[in-house]
Amino acid sequence: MSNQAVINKRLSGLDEILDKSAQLMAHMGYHGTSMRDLAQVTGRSLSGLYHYFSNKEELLFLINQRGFTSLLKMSNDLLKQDLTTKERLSGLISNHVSYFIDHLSEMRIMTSGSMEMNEQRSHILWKLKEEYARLGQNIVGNYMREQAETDYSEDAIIRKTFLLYGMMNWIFGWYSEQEHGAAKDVSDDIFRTFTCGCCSTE
Amino acid sequence: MSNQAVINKRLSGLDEILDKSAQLMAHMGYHGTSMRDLAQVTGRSLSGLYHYFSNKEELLFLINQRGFTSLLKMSNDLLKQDLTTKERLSGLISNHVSYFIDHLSEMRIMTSGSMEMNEQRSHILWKLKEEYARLGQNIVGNYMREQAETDYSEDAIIRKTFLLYGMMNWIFGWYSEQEHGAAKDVSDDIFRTFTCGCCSTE
DNA sequence: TAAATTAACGAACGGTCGTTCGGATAATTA
DNA sequence: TAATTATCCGAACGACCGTTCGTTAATTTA
Repeated sequence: MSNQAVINKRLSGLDEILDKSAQLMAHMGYHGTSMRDLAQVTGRSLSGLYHYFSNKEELLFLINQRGFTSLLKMSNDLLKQDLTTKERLSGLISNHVSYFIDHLSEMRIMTSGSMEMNEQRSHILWKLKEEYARLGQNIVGNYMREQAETDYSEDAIIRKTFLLYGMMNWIFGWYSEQEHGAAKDVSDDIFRTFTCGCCSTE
Repeated sequence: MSNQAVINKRLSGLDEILDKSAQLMAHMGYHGTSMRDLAQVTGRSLSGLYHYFSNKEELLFLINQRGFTSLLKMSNDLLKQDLTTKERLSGLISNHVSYFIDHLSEMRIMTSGSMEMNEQRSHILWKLKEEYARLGQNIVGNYMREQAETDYSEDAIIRKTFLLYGMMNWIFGWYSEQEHGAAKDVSDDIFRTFTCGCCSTE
């Protein structure tokens, strides 16, 4: 097996652990999920898990890091395309909502803070989150300044961006595919509501 | 001391415990907060806590029940007043946001689900939540149907209401009074954004 | 004041927690 | 094939968990 394949195999094993752990932790909470629980759902022994990470806290970190890195990559790819401001905003929302709905468990963990982590790890996550937040704020700010003749303060734009992310991040509190439609329906609804208000049909 | 005073004293003791427990649990999570931690922050002994509730799960239940009951009472009071549909929506948002900002820790717990509770208790909370949700859906539905000539499906209104509550319930993820203004500024922003879109100055 | 109730406590219980260790097995490399 | 490395495991460690018990102090009631 080639070197890359080894790495892939390893990452594949880790990825599977991260997925299943996130699913359990999303239901039971970080402290409410024991290493023995995780060993069971991943089909491994308790001590065998420590081959993939050095302790439980690092597992939580890896789940967060992987998620935010994916979100960031998607959004950076979006910025590379030649799009209008409106299309950028629409794309940002669509990306975020799709990823959210496809990774409900991970996102539940990612949106519940990182109080349990040491300073270095939470700093790394904080930087990722901030980069992602700033990216969103820029897109929202460009859209708002382009649409309206009035100028907006930086604070106003930041707060408005938080409102947008609130609509998206609250999804885990209610969404089910059969009841509330496909991801595209939800992201369209959010885009219309955010740009034109709740009664818009545009 | 009168009977009522006794009850007040007792409730006062319990209320203080619920407040301080909610504050700690909001930071550390339910499982991440030990009864010994709670004993310390409430200035009581470990075993002394069990005078006020029979176990840790009931404490979590009481925090949730008290919160949702307060929210429901506020909103029911609102419906008793003679207001326009628009004023009702504005009042609903204002009430929710004010309570949220004044009780950030409790709301963080209340919005993080009730997976840890037994069937009977979580059913009681589920009923409270549903009553509060339906109340919001009615107000939002009335507003939307009144504003637009087109008709909206029940599902569309429900989803739109979730978007509104998303903007409000995400507050704990970012709000600080010094950075983001008073509660009234936030609720005004949410009302305008929800009714007329992000660029509205209404 | 006597009785009754409320509020509070220290000590201890069995159980579960995260983590470690030494060694086994499987896969890859030289 | 031999050496090396990646996976994986059972057993055990001390620490901490939620809860219970018997008892005492404080407060209210009769």
